Amino acid sequence: MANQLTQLDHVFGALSDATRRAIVMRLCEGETSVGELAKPFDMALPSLMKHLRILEDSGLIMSEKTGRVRTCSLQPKALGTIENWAATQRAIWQHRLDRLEHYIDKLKKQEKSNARKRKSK
Amino acid sequence: MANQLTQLDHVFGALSDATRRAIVMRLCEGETSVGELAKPFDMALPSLMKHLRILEDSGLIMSEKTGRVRTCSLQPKALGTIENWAATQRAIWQHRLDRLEHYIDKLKKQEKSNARKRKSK
DNA sequence: TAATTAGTTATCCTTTTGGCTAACAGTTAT
DNA sequence: ATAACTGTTAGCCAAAAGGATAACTAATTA
Repeated sequence: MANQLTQLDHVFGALSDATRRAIVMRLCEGETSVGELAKPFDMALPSLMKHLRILEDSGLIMSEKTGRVRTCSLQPKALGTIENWAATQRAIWQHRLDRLEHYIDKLKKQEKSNARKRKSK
Repeated sequence: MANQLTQLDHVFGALSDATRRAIVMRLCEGETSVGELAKPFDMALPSLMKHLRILEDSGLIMSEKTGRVRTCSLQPKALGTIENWAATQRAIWQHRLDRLEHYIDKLKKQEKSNARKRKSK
């Protein structure tokens, strides 16, 4: 596959998994330790750790270890990345629709003026 | 893995691939045939078809076949799905920050009033 | 210092993903 | 009627994803 993944790939990829979205949603409410984060999931710790790693690589979360406990927190800038992307695409699409509408309007006006011409003939 | 995937899973999953994002971006500019859509990609047609299938299953695009050509178009509502999700998470996070700020403010005021008390002692 | 806690690393296994080629089917042009 | 065009199906394959267990390290607590 593509070897050079973009930031967007990472972020979208990270969020394509329900477990990881749940982690992000949890972290929206405040920072937490790895163990605390793991509790709601029916999953072995190392498996959850993988998800954390993926989330951290994507830039969606960050973490810091003090003593033996690692505290994870949200990096909300990355959420902005995808919001921006989606909004941009919609904007382009909207713009296209507007042009289309404008074009159809023009056609309608021509139709009307043609009708007048026909009447006055 | 999880057997019951949500709409969000599908949409995020669909967009986690650069090829599929490129297809979506292309379709933002207007509807196109499968062949036309395939041209820019260095990829066999059947491979591209798989991507189209995934995008269509996710609800991001739709398509209709007339004669021998299938025309694909964007279903922008699905883009809204992810915008909404990201915006919601950010809102929750923002709200949490606001509470935190409010709390810190309160602490500062207490600190001041304590300072006054200490002076007047 | 011994036991417990919190996280980490290494390895393995199964399913899914993303790509390919070859063969087929329906439509349109010659 | 044939040939060319536009998708589509089927089947193959390698690599990546998501999960598990076992064994280990470092920090606390008893």
